[in-house]
Amino acid sequence: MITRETDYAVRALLSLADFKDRMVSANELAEASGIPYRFLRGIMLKLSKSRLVYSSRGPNGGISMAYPLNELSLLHIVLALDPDSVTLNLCLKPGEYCQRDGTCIVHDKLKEVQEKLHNELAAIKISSLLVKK
Amino acid sequence: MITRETDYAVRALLSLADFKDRMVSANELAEASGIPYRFLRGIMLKLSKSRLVYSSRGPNGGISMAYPLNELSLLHIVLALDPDSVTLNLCLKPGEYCQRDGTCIVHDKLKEVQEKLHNELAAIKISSLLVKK
DNA sequence: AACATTTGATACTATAACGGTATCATTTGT
DNA sequence: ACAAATGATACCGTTATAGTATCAAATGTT
Repeated sequence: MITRETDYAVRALLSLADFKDRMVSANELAEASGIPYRFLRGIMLKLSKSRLVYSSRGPNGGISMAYPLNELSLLHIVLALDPDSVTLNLCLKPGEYCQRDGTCIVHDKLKEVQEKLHNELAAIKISSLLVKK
Repeated sequence: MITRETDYAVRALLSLADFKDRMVSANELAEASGIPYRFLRGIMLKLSKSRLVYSSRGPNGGISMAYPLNELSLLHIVLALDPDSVTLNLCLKPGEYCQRDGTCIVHDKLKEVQEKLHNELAAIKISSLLVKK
C-alpha cells in the first residue's frame, strides 16, 4: 500500500498542474489541495530532491513542475517517495542480498509480477489523471 | 511489500507440499523449512483459520494441505495473511470508505492496476513453484 | 541594509505495525 | 492418566508512519 505521503503527493502534483507553469508557493498549494501545510512542505522537499519538481526560494519563489505532464508517471512519484510500496518482497528490494537468488522460483515469479506492476504504473501519466479530479 | 510472515508462509506451504497428503506437525515443518517453530505456529494458526490448511490436534495431529497444489495460489496466501500488501491505496482497501469514490480518476486507475496485480498473483499456483526450491 | 517571504534541513512525537516469543488452554490418541 | 499436538492470546522490542515544529539560508522589494 502506498503511504499517505505518496497519495498526497499525487494529489498535490495534480493540483500543481492546474497552476500551469508558474511558481506556486507551498502555502497556495496547501490551500488548493487541502493538504496540511507542514506535511506538504516535507513532501515537496523530497520531490524537489528527486527532481520531480523545481523549487526556488524567496518572494515569488515556490514550486513548479519539472516534467511535462505526459511524461511524469505514478511510478516516478512512488519511486521517489515510497519505493518499498511497489517492491513485492524483501528479496526484490534494490540492493538487498538474497541467499536464494537463482535457486528460488518464488523470487523469479514475483520478479516478473513486480515488473508488470511497475510497467502499469509507468503507463499512468499525470496528464491522464487531470480529466476528473 | 509482503511481510516476512507471508514469505515464510509460502515457503512453509511449499515444504508442506513435499510431505504429500499426510499430517505434518509444526515441529517437523519447522525443521524442514527452517522457520522458527513458534513463529510458524502463529502462521499455521492463521492459515488454518482461513481454511488454507487443515489441522487436527493430539498425537498424530498436525497440518495438511486443504487444496490441490494447482488450485492454491499466491493470492490466496497473501490475502489470508497480509491483504494490505496487495492493496495499492487506502481508498481501495475493502470496507474502507472513500470520499472521492466515483469522482477520482486516480482511484479508478489504481483499481485497474490492482486488479491486474491480483490476477497475476492468482495465476501463480503452488504447484508451479515446486520445480526448483 | 533591512525586511519579509519562501524553501532547505533536521529534529521531534505519538501511534501503529512488524517480527517474533511465551504461556496456557484444549483436544485427542494410546 | 498422560503426552502430543494445535488454539488462543498476550507480550515485547524495533521500525515505520503520519505528521508537527524549529531554525537556517536564499532572495526579491523597499
